[in-house]
Amino acid sequence: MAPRIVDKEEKKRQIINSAMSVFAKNGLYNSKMVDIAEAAGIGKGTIYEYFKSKEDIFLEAFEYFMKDMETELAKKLFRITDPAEKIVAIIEVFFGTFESFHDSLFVMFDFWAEGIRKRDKRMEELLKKVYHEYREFMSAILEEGKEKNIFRDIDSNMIASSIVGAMDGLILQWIIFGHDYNVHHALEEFKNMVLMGIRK
Amino acid sequence: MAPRIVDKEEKKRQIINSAMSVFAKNGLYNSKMVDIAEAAGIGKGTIYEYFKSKEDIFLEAFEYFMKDMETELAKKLFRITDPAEKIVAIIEVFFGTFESFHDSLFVMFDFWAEGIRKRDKRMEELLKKVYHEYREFMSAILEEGKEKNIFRDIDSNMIASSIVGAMDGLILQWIIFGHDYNVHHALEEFKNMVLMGIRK
DNA sequence: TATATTACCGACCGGTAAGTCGGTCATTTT
DNA sequence: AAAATGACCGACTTACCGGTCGGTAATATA
Repeated sequence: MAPRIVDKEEKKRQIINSAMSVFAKNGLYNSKMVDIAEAAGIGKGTIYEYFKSKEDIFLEAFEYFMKDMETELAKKLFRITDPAEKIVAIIEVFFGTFESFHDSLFVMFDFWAEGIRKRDKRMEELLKKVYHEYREFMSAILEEGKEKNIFRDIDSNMIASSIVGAMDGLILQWIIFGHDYNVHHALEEFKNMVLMGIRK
Repeated sequence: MAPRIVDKEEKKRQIINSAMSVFAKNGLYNSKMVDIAEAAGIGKGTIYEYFKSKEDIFLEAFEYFMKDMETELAKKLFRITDPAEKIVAIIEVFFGTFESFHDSLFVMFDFWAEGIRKRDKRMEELLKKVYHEYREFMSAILEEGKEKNIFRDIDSNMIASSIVGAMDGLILQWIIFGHDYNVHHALEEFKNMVLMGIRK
């Protein structure tokens, strides 16, 4: 009444990991289910024991990746109290990590592209959620800075959107242009502009 | 020895126009050649008399659209001399026009997504070109401002990338979130942050 | 050892859509 | 009018790939 036991969660993670490396190598679009299966060392059919569809893998992989990013961010932020420093830290984490993780980041942009392209409701919701969280997070810090009289009377939501958007945009350019400029230099200039632009 | 004459260029433009409206309605991905043919009031086969492939239509449509945007920008910029005002004008044009042209802009993001997704060399080149032009344009204005002692000693290229990236990012969010915030308000806040951030 | 249960598999199916091609139609030239 | 030429077309071909399904293998229980 009980056959060989397999840790379903563990296996799922295994498949997602394999999928991620295939995505990073070939792009989402060019990644076939067979490729993923091959990379995971299993048969194509087996994947469907763990995931409902190809899209399901995308979505779970995306969430998985985002959770990693968030953990990373939390780890680096928890001891900082000054709002201005927090802003700097966020920018630094964002720019800093994506140098080492640029494969994953490319995959993230693929997700993004896929979401826009397909106009898929679930993907759209996920993208919204992610953006919304980042915006809220940034916005809260800006509000804090206003209360502490460090920042001038800005519209926190709009500025938060701008900063998040700018980071996104800069990274995208960096990727598109094949890493043609120095990231640390970019971050330095960007950081200064933002801080001077919002400080009292 | 010479049959009925057809203005090839004119017909191409006609097809591109029809294609654009189909793209705007269904997205690039969901637009089939038959749809485009139908919209143009011609047979599917005829399209292949004017374009080598579906991708060809994408590319030509994109270039066509970009040219329109550039014309619009040049028209609004040619009488301004103050660098700070120029920056403001660019931001305003960018934000201002996309409210009325948001259909086309969505198509532009589709192209973008398609380019990232397919990892197509030609599309990639085109995207690079567009970004490069915008960056150069913005950068030149910033340099001018530094020379005139209006802006502080910034790295014009980095700041230009940031501004372009931020505009892109803001518009993307606006699109993703279904126009949830007031564009003019966003532009106002963004403009102030940038100007305060780079002024002497 | 027999049987139940679940993991695993890959050949196959079916839908899809880009691009082709053989032929028709319209117009001009002789 | 006949011949020549190019414009136009849509049924068909073809390749592709996500997802299915019937069956096999492996392991646990009885």
